Amino acid sequence: MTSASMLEFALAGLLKYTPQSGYDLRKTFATTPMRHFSDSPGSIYPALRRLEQRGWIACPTDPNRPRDPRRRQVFHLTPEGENSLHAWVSQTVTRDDVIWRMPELMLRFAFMDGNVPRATTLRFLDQFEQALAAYVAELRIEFERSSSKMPLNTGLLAFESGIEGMEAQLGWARRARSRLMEISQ
Amino acid sequence: MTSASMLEFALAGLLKYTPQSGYDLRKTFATTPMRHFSDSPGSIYPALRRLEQRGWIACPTDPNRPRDPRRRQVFHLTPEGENSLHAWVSQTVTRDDVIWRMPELMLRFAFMDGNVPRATTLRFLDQFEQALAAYVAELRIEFERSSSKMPLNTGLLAFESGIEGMEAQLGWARRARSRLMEISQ
DNA sequence: TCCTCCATGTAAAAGGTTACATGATTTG
DNA sequence: CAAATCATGTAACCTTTTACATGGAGGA
Repeated sequence: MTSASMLEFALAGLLKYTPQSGYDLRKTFATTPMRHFSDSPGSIYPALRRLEQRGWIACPTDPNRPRDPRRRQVFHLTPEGENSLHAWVSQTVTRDDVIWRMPELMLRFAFMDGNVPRATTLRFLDQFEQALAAYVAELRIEFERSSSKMPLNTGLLAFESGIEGMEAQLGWARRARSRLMEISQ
Repeated sequence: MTSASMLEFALAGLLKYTPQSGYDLRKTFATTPMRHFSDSPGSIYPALRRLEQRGWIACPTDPNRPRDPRRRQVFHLTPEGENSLHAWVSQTVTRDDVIWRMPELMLRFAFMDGNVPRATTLRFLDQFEQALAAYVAELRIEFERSSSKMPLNTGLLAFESGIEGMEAQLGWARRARSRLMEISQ
């Protein structure tokens, strides 16, 4: 159950660390490793308004003056937004997640520090490894069966690329876990 | 310039190899390595109708009887659809492609056999390697700069996972190229 | 003053998701 | 004949993309 879009969670997660304006967030998307998010105003400003209506973020306003849409509006995450973010990153990692929502999983992992205790992060990596290893094993079998039935072609190679990508993720998860365990207190 | 959605190209590409019905295509999405496409009727049947209206696919119909929507409709790719598919897979691989459209690149590659000569496939891999290697090099620099500025955290680790995924893709591309060169007479 | 950047907004169009609906065909 | 499966369809809703619009602030 996804209660909000990836973009909305990305915005909430960034606001958790630093209260900032929509324009600042757009610059983050345009110039950092988060650049695979679109920085178009047509996606970000409506998303911020949805988050505000849902009570996840807020913008301190002088109650005497109505808000000027031509002025910079700095948003911060509300306690309610923090709860939602917490619940989202803490979800169990499922097989469906690793098949259909890998980018979302990585976003959840990226936002764990500062939101959940180290134990939750390690549990995430455990579940991630398990689900991914099981799925990769299935894919390997499927791949062997396919490649024994037909000569090498680009379809098979593309399939293999997907498998190798997942195997790389799996190796990363194992290394990440041992590194985090080293530095946890 | 994407003239059609990934789903539409996926359908066209499958119909190029085997004329089949919407239901067959749904089963393919549900049970093969292409399972990251949704097999929901609400996406596939409207997509097939769009392709038909565009003249990319057609369904042989008895002109005397109107089409019964309760009967199996077998579609095939038209010459026009073949041209579009050909043009799509043959596009130059850009930096933006490797940043924002990696899954689409892999789909294009998967559909090359039977649609374009081997030389086009090898050119694709060359461009892919070049664009990806350049981008990964940038990311590595960004990563080193970031990790020297802050202690290890899940955000950094997620960043590293993305880089390692791309490095895996890069290794795959090099191996794929040499394997294809071996077997192209 | 003019230009550039800051900063937010809106509207139309398109696509996908979810849920529901319908009838035909096959199998036990 | 009943149940499962085959096969297609539709409608509401939501998000994103694209393109355009608006006005303020600061520097040359």
